[in-house]
Amino acid sequence: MTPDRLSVTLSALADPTRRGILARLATGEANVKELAEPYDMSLAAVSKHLKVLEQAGLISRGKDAQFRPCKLEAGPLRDVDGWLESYRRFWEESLDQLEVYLAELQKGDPDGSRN
Amino acid sequence: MTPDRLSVTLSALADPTRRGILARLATGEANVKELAEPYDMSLAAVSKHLKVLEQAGLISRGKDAQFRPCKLEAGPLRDVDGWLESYRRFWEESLDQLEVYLAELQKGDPDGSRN
DNA sequence: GACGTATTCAACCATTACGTTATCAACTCA
DNA sequence: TGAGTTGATAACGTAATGGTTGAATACGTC
Repeated sequence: MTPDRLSVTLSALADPTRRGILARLATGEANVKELAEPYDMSLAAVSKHLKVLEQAGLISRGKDAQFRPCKLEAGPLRDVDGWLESYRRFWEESLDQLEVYLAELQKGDPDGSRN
Repeated sequence: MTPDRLSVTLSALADPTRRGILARLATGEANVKELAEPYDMSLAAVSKHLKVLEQAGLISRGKDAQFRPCKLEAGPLRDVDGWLESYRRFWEESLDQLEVYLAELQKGDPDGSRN
């Protein structure tokens, strides 16, 4: 079965090398050799990571002589953000709870019995 | 090498069954059999998915007789949201660009030559 | 054309992921 | 105690992942 877009995006992101590459690309375009420089692995391995990122739509690649400049494409990240949206309340809620608690403390009502 | 937390979280999320389970748990606690019901796979398979989610800290499990109620834990999701933060500008920026473009269109300046 | 640089591809290997079935363990209740 | 239910574990097959090395391709330059 062909996996859904979100699964493809998330599994592309579930690798620290690939996230590192994206972080580097967030500062501007770069070619394969530049992207590979920080990593202790072969160029071929980095090339494979780039292929994964490209197939997930997280990067696009241009062509400049024998260089293949890579560019960040944020679309799939926005999709992840959209998916997260439905869960955001879970941690925002508990933050609110904490705020309420702290406010009560400050009022000298540590058991939060009001409400 | 033991993988970093964020990688563990993202690869746990990179499976539609597991995301489906989280979506179900967003509506309240449920036991394993209930969680397995929508899926065309063995209970053992679902049990494995739950183990992955638990090890990623995305769910916790209680104990009630022979039932093992599962509960959503949003902490790791908040971490993902935090990671996304550094990239948010990429799609918010391009949305701004679009807004500028549309505004120019409305003013009868389709080539956006002002600026 | 030959050389150097950048990048990909092919073949291979080890490990992990995801499903199966069969078995085991814990608990409830008649 | 014994049966039924819930859930986890073990052993297994198969496919995917992430790395390697070595050869191939594409381009610019001497």
